[in-house]
Amino acid sequence: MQRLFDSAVEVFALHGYHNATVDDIVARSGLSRGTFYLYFDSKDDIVRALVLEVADDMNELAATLGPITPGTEGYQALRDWLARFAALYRRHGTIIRVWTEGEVKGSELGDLSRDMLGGFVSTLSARMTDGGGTDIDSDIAGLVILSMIERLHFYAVAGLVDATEEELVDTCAAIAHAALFGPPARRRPATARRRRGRPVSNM
Amino acid sequence: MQRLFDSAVEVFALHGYHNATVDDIVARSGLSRGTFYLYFDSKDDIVRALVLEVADDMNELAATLGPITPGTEGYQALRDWLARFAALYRRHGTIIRVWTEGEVKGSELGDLSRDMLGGFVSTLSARMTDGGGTDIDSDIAGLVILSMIERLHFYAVAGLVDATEEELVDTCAAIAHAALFGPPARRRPATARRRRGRPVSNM
Amino acid sequence: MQRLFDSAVEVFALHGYHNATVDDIVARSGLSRGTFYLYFDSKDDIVRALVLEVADDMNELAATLGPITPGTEGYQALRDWLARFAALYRRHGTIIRVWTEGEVKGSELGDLSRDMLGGFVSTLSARMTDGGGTDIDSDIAGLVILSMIERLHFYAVAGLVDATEEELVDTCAAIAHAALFGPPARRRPATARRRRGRPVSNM
Amino acid sequence: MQRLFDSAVEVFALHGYHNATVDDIVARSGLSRGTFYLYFDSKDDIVRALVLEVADDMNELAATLGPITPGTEGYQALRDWLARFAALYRRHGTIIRVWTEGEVKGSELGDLSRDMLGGFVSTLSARMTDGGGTDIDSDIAGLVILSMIERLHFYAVAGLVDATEEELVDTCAAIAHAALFGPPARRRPATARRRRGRPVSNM
DNA sequence: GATGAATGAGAATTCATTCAT
DNA sequence: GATGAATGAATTCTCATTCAT
Repeated sequence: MQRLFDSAVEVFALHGYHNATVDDIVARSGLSRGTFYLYFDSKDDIVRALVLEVADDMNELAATLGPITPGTEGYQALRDWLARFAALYRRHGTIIRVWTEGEVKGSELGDLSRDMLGGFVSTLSARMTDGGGTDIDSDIAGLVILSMIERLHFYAVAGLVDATEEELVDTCAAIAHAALFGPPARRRPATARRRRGRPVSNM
Repeated sequence: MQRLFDSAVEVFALHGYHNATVDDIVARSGLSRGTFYLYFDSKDDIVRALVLEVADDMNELAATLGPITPGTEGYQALRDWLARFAALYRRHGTIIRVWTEGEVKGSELGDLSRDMLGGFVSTLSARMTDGGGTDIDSDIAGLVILSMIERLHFYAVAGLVDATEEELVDTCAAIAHAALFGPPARRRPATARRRRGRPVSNM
Repeated sequence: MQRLFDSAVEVFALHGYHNATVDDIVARSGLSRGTFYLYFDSKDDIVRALVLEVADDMNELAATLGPITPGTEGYQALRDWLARFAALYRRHGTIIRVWTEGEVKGSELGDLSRDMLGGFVSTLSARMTDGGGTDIDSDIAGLVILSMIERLHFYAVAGLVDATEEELVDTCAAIAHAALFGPPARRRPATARRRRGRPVSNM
Repeated sequence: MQRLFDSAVEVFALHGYHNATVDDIVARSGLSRGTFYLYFDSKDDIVRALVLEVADDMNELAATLGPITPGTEGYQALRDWLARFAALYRRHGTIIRVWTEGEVKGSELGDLSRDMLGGFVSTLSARMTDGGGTDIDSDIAGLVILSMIERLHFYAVAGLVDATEEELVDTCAAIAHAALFGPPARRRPATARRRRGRPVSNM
């Protein structure tokens, strides 16, 4: 069953959720079609399961974000958290995208995942105002953070952005922190031209 | 043919690109299946055409963004531009999402649309540094703007964010401007709890 | 209308009757779909017209075949007639094949063309026995002649046989004459390895 | 899968390759559309498979033809071989015709089947000269034999020739043998008017 | 627990034919 | 006489799902 989960994640990452077929999944898992339906009611069902799992991980992660404070250590804390987010995205990006897009036919998924997304975003937002840096509407602020890093990673994986993962994380942190407390007096930009680390990839 | 374009946009918005069928499109247009294939080679072909059209509009719009400067008028200029972006997104959100996701089977679209996306993002990025507000890597900065407003509107349309379009635009402008020049001394937040204008919808 | 006939012949030769579309024909003719149906009731109708025309030509040709006699002049007469047959086939091979295959849906064609084919074959057969060379059943003998030269040309056009038209005609004549009167004492074979004339083609 | 093969052969014989539909095949087989595509990629694919199978049979058969010698026993050997050919044609005529016509859309078939046809014809040709009866160009001679019996049976099946299978085989053998060694002194023709055996049919 | 042959509803696509202008 | 936009029935093909073994 774990083999089916793993294969599904890989296949979704490879072809996208909509283009992936049950056949692709079972072929990669080495199991049979029949076995797939032994564990899952439908194609949607396995996505649902994957999404809930990932949403759990995401919410757990959200809970570890403390109030975002001004100054270097505030910046660093934010950056570290974003790095953990990035790691999660790198492994589960496709599912996260299915989750955030919500374009699955069976609408139950839509509702449940929507709720979890709302929870995640609220947690994020709360931490942003907790630090006193802004009075921007919290839900929207949380969404902005989510969107920023989610999309950035998506484009990085797609090859549109030529940056290492560290660079992406630095940039996200810089932008978010600057939005709350203003740009630093004279910080060297995180994203120099030459790549210094491992490039972003989800495979 | 315009009728087919219009119907396609509506159907894609309604069901999403992947769940929409050629039958849905022709049924809504009042034309026949045969007529559809008179003008388009395939389902993918009409998306390709729509994406290119929208990408053109987007690039045209990008060209109208001046350098982003500090102070109230800089903020206002940015805000106005984002409002125009938002209007475009409201009408063509689904297509824009197909464009940015690039999950269409025929891969030609992928390459061409990827290039246009790159151009769009570059233009955006250039304007951000032109105003002197940042030395953040430009490509990434442009993507952040795109992602922020695209996602925000997506979630608004999906009903996850309870905000009017003006509120969304204000928030985006505030975050982007603050990221470049720091938060304003004491600006009243644009996005109070109660909605005051027309809620966001693309239908 | 002649333009439509010509285009049809060309298109049928190019794609074969079954794969040819009305669109192909009108595109090549420079006329419109509507005009096609002004002159012909259906796709089958134009084939029917073409077949009848060609069948007429073939029967006319059959009538010019005299009794096949032994000796050199008998051989020469047969050879000349086969050369005329070959010329006809070169121009109308595709239609002749449609005619002889009779695989057109509307069965009327089948019946009419079948009758004409019967007439053609009978004429041929009669000439073979007239010369006194055989008492082989006439209908079958006529068919053999028809098949021999028709197929040989077909394969030549298809590139399976590497021979000039003269070589094909010589070989057909030699085989047919030998079948009736026995092989010549010592005739040099008609089909040496090197090609000496224009290769067979129907375009 | 064998059921699909069988049904396909029957349907092709009944309607001809071009007019046969996948639905016809599955309806006759008692299986479903889906099952068809489980075993074959397309309609063309099953023809390809059938053609290759039949071409194999044909080449195997070709290998059993010994040198054609003069005299009664030479004639008899040829006649026996042609009878086996005829039996094969009776079962697989439609496929053989598809094979020799080569009018299938997917062009791969064209090349492969062309090669096999070439091999078949060469074998045939070699046997004709081996017996010393002729110095006619071998490839052409082989084609003539193939064409003769193929067409004769085709017309017999189509009802154009009123002859039993034995009569057809006798006539073919007589013509071919006479072409090589001259007509017999006084042989009673095999094909009298009244039919004495089972008429030709492929159903 | 596991299999994989079989299914069939549904989607995409083709093309001969019509008809208002 | 001529057009070509529009049609829709017929066909190919896909894939999630079932079920007997």
